[in-house]
Amino acid sequence: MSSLSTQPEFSPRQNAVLDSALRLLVDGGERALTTAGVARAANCSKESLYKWFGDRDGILSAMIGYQASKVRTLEERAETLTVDSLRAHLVVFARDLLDVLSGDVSLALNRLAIGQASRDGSHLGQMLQERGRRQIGKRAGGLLDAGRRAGLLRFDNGEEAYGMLYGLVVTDLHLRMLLGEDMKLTKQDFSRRAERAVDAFLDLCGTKKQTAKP
Amino acid sequence: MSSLSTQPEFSPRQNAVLDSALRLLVDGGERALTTAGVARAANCSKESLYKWFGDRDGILSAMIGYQASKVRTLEERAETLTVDSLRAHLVVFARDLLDVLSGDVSLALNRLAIGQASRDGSHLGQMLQERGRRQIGKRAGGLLDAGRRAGLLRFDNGEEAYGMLYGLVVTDLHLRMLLGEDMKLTKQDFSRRAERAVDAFLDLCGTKKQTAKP
DNA sequence: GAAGAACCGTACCGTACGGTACTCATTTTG
DNA sequence: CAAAATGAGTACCGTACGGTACGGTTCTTC
Repeated sequence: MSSLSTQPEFSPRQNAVLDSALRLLVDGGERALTTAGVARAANCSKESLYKWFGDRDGILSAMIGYQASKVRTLEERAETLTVDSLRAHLVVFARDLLDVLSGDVSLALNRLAIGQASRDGSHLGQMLQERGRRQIGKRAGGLLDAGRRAGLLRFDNGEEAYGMLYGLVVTDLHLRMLLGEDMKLTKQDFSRRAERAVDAFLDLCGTKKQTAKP
Repeated sequence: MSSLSTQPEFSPRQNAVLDSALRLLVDGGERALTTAGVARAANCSKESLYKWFGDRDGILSAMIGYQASKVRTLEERAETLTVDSLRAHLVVFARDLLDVLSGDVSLALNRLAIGQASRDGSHLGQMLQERGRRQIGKRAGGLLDAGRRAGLLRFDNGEEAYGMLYGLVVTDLHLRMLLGEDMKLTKQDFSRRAERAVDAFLDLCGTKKQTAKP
């Protein structure tokens, strides 16, 4: 149905408009994201907005697609894994995951998509799921598979193992951030949180006893 | 600041109005929750709505408070815990947690509060957090503490242990449901999911080896 | 049973937004 | 250079919503 990787995306000018729109959304929430506001912030006319994106929903979809295209996940290179390097990679992944989920733009877009979820044909949630989680989940899946191939991890279902890791890392932090809870204190704790979550995950799915924890 | 347990709540008539409003919210999302719509659905006048609840935000707050008052968590009675009865209690708790989070009203209210999170003085998220999670977290905390006192669980920080349990049970299910993903299939799997999550949690924090898993 | 409060239904007002139409300047194209 | 296209800026329209005011009806209270 969709043209997938070869979709034409948008022109630089249109991307600049989408940047303005994202900025507007981050600063003021969905209520601030009016067509007139986007036009004013981007120094373009409303007519151009409708010509380029069709309607307001088209702008929202384009914003999600544009943002997703900006945060492409870097592919890990294959490497000979040891117990400690696997743990290190997992900690980096967990840390990155927390950073992504707590980012301004990510939170704003998730709030936007969630707000539209109860509408009829709102593919925004699906888009966000497809182009956000699926990407980062693929990165984790690769890492976990590599760990299993190296005999360092043991699990039946890769999806389930990833779910364990995700749950241990994120718990209910994402929801609390989406609800607007102040995370200034918690953010300083992300590294420790990532380490402890990975340690727990290795307790569950690791085959070798890791070096003693403090 | 707040009057806590002895707050006057609302009259039966007003609760009926709030029920209609919740119904409206569940069916049509926030856009359907207009003052005129609530008045029509509840067979009351807009003037009464403003008299009772102040303004639209007052209606939203009242809806959250009312819903929270309906799902009061039942207090577990103290009991001599064994390995198996602790596991059984934890599985029931996990199952209940999944059922609550996947409920229509819960999802609708969470979407509502998340949508308002980017507003200035939106205490809705805080309310939902305070009267929702805190309640169910207290139930889990009691259970975990009892398990520790019985020598069946080992953990330093109760909050952190609860976080582990929550993460293993819920993973990213809540977010996916909030984004509108179809959960017909997943819901049939809640019991198995609860069991496997509790087993993993006991692997992490349990002191005794549980009976063999299939 | 009369006085008064509570309340329903509706009409009304101001505002804000989505979307369209139009004018004029700038750029592109033959 | 002329013609065509592109796009900014603005004005405009219809609609929908939050909030208020008012007339009429039912319920309470003495």
